[in-house]
Amino acid sequence: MQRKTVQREAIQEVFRNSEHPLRLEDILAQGRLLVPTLNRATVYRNLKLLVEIGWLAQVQHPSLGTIYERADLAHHHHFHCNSCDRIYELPGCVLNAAATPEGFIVQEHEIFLSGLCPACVQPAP
Amino acid sequence: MQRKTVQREAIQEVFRNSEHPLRLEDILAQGRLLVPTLNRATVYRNLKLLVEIGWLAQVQHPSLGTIYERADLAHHHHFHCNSCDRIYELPGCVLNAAATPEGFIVQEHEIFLSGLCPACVQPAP
DNA sequence: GTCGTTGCAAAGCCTTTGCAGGGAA
DNA sequence: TTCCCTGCAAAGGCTTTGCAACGAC
Repeated sequence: MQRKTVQREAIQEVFRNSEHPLRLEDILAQGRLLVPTLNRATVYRNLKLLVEIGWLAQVQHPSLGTIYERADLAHHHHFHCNSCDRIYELPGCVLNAAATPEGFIVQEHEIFLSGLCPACVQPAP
Repeated sequence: MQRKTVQREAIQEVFRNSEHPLRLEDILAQGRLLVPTLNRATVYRNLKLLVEIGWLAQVQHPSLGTIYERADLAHHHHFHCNSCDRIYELPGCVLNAAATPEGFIVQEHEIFLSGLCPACVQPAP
């Protein structure tokens, strides 16, 4: 059976406090604020476990590499701002299901958008 | 200036003969049929060069890792069949531009679909 | 006391890089 | 002859794994 450890608690706390998907380095850095001895391998092992039990989702982002986020989020996709480098989670889905080719059955899909976010479109104040 | 080498010729030939995006191992294996001494590092260097001059496009696929394809293809996306593992290039675009969130300017996008291809949907003959 | 977990170090992939020899122009 | 390119080997990221000590239950 699975045991409760301060390390795993810390990692989960990091995700509870985050609005954005996180990369390993972010999780490690923020986790160490809670558990200073937190080890990289421990984080990897716990991320894997949390993904397996369905608490986290692992996403392979084309420009950011592997990112992790809470699995209980509503369906959404990621927008990467080319200017400020932030990742936004866009609610809903921009997939045009009606335009998917005939004969194919789509079971999963992944959409990544990048460009400029509203903050970066505005002229500097 | 850039010189003509049998290695680079071979790599390009592999792409000319291929209908699908290729992974490094595929390129290496097929390239070695043409130039048996072809080295992995050479392939990496030439892929990088061919991407830089715009002859190839490099795509980060969520489940297949890095794949390469001719850059002169019309806009399309990739469909990965979960049953036969083939990669299809779907012409056109299933992005619903009208549904992209207000205020964001989309400059690039990447869409990956996976599921069952027509061949795998048909009952076995 | 048991056995899941951790930290550390080593090892595994994939990709890049340094270097000396080789070949295109 | 010049100097770009190749093959080889070493090194660099990121991630996984073996192992002994630790600690939750």
